[in-house]
Formats: sequence, structure tokens, C-alpha cells
Amino acid sequence: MAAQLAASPPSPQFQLCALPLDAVGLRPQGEPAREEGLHAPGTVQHFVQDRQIYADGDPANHLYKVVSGVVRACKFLNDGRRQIEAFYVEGDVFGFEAGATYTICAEAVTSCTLVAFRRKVVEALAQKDNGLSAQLLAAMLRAFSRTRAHALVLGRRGAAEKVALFLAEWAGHSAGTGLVQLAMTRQDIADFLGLTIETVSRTLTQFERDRLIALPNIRQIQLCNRAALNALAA
Amino acid sequence: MAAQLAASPPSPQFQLCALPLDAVGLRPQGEPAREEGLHAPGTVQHFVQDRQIYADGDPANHLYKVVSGVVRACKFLNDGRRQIEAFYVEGDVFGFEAGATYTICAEAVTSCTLVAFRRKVVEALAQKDNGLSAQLLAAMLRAFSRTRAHALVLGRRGAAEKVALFLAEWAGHSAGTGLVQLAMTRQDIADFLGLTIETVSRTLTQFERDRLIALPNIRQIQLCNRAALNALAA
DNA sequence: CGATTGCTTGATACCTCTCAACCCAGGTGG
DNA sequence: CCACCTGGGTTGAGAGGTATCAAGCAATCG
Repeated sequence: MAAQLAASPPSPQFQLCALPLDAVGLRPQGEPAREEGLHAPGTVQHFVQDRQIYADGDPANHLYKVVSGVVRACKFLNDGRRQIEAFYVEGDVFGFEAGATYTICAEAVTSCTLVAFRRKVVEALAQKDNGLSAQLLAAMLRAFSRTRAHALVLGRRGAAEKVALFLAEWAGHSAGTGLVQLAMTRQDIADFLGLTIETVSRTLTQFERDRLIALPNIRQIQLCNRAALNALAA
Repeated sequence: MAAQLAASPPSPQFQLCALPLDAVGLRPQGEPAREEGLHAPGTVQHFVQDRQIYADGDPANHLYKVVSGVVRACKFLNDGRRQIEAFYVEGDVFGFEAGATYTICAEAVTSCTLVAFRRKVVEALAQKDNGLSAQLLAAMLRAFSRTRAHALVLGRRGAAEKVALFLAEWAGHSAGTGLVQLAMTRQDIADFLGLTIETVSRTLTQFERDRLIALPNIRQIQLCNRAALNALAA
């Protein structure tokens, strides 16, 4: 069921990051950079496709911000099934945890570039800088909000509904043209929506027959009838 | 499908609350109460069963903390279906939103007592008091964490799995004895798990036949075989 | 006592999963 | 150049599980 067996252990290319926090959007705009902020311990990291960023159970020592590429957060059930909780794209911050360890693992969908911040340092900075606190809070609320929306999708009954909602979500990243560039495989989509790869494939084919979309390329979806898709998404 | 048509408009019994924030757990322990904290604008509110606390789309002006009773956060789809996102019990804080309005509605499952905090005031206090910021962050992380767990449940395939997970979650509230007191109806459970009321009922009956649980009362579930239930929950 | 509400049970239809075959593009090596 | 292999995707047939529709049951309340 769940593919993605070869999640190799993380040993990415590290590189010190002396950028101020605002360069990666964790410091409020307009505030003068403090000494701590200027030499903030953000570390730029590169991950090749399918490399694991952190594992379920690892100590949750970092927050990550996506600079480029796509990341998936996923959980593996003990029978091998996989549930993808979220995809993170440029600008998203992930790695928030209530406890001391990650409760989910993160992997690179495409090869990608991240900036990692030590959690303790971020928290310490937030103690001194209320603006940073606000930024953190806002980033968390965005992540929270998306997870809640995802839960609503998973609760939906039909496959068509789920796929339509998925397309609607990614239509936002298509820069106005209705051409959605998929970074992930069908298996990723299936595990994200709680469906099987076959059902995803069949549903897309059906959408194509119904002239709702076109599939010029295996990783491209042209939205032809947004209204009908949105109606399906209800 | 979705019951709960009669969500009456909110007009609960208001009562000024001059309690310090720590009395309701939003101020860090040990810190001396400041002047603002002492007269914090928390308002105790009572809601009778099934009364709406706030509606989807209302301005998100308050955070709520549950003093007693159970609250459900739910979303109504335009075809009448209902998805319950979470149940909140004593001690839980809810009402977090990334935007200016609520994206979900909240209703009293049982008659319940809440403390409402004006969002702006909480945020203003948090600006002066980093400890409060930390508390807020922690409360949010807990809520976030539970929503993520719920998404994983909804992604699950079988009805038995979902119901077992639901029971496992509420077993924690049963004070050690395996006797789970259900505050909600079967319909609530169904809408929470993304199932129908009939399937929930059948699954519980099957569990009873398999000696996993006993149903002494319609609102009580005695867990007889926690190991087997946990195995089902995987 | 009848009406209502919440729940259970039954029969059937529908949808998705499962298993299997097939297709297609890309890469490799003879 | 072509045969072969591989990975990702599509398509098909059948089984299984859940939704749907309908009826029945028990407790509660006028």
C-alpha cells in the first residue's frame, strides 16, 4: 500500500546561515535587527528527493522553513499504510510539536532547500522579542488552519469530492492559469487523501472524460471547469 | 444525515469574571499577578445543551476555556452533512483562528460553563507578558496536536479502526476504570469519525459480541479488552 | 397512553479496495 | 539501434464494506 520504503537516514549538506531572521520571515518587518537576530542560528540545508528530514520519534529540536521544493509530513501505520498529513511549500514553517519529540516524520517530496532553526534558540529569542512571538504564533496558526482544513477533506465521503478539493487547494499555486504543477506522485496524493492510487487515477480519468480537467502531462493538470470542480468540492 | 438542525442563536447567561488569569490557567504559574492580570476580562458564560457558542463566519473575537461540560467544533457542508472537528472538555482552550473570523462553529454538547477572553486583550497582555505568550503557544500546540491526531483517524480505512481509536481516546477520561462516559450522541460520534450513525451502532454491537466492550447503558461503554481494542486501533 | 427521540437491526445498492494485467517513458547494455 | 528492464501510471473484474432506506425497539415526556 504505502510505497516509499527507501527513506534513507538524514545526512544532508549543512551550511551555516548568518542571515538575519527576517530574511527567512521569522522576524517582524520593520523592527531593527538585534545582535542576536543578526547572527541567528538558522542553518541552510539541502535535501535530495525522498530523503528524510526527521523521523517520527526524533527529538523535536528544530523548526524548518521551506525555501524551495516540497516537503511531506507523513505517518506510517504498523500495517504499512501511510497517511500524509500535509505538504509544505515555499514559505511554510513546519516542525511544530507540543512535546519533546516529533510525532510524524518529514520527507523531501522534491529535492529542496530548508532553513533549520534550533527550537530552544527560537524560543529564547521569542522570550525577548514579542514581535517574534507573534510571528511564531501566526506561523503556527497557519499550519493549524491547514491541518483543520485537511481533516475536513479526509472526513468527506466520496473520492471525487476529495480529489476536487485537492485540486482546488493546489490551484492556488498555479499562478492564475489553471495549470497545476504536481510535485508529488499519485501515491502521495492517495496517501494524502486517504484513498488508493487506483482510485485517484480513476477519478482523474473520469474528471478528464467529464471535461473538468485535462492531463497534458503526468505531472500537470489543466483545470478546465473550475466552477464544476468547486461544486464537487462543495 | 447531519442532525442538529436546531442550533439556536447564542444568547447565554453572561456574568463578569474578575478572576485572575491563572485561575483559568492562562497565566504562568508562580508569576505575581499584575494589575491587568487581576482584572482580566474573562467572562464566565453558561450554555445549555445544543446551544451555539459561535457560528462559522462570526468575527473571531474570543478565546474560550472549558470549565465544565463538553463542546463540539463542527462544520456544516452545503448538502447538510456535518463534520465534527473536535470535542473540547474541561481545561481545553478553543477558538484559535488564523484569520479574523471563525472558520467553524462551536456548540455545547452538554450544558457547559466556559470562560471567554477577548482575543485582543489576550494578545495585548501577551505583548507585555512573555509567560502568557508561552502559555498561549502551549495551549495552541495542544489543540494543534489533537487536530493532527484526528486527521490521522479520519484517514483510516475501517469503521472498526475508527471506533476503536475513538474509544481509546476517551478511555483516558475514564479515570482508570475502563468505564467511558459518553457525553455525545451516536450522531456526534458518527460525524466525528466520518461514518454514519448506523455504522457506529453496528460496530459497537459487534465489539460487544466480541467481548471487547460492554454497553451497560446507552451513554456508558465498559472497556473489557483494552489490548484487543488497542490492536484494532493499530 | 400516544408521541417523540435516540438507538438498533435488517436488506440492498453502491462505491472503493484489492488483485491483476497492461501501458508508457526513461535508462541501460548488448 | 533495439531488446530489456524498471518505475510510475492506467485500466479491468470482482469482492468487500459502508451508505442508504426502512422497520422496529426502548426510554422519556407530555
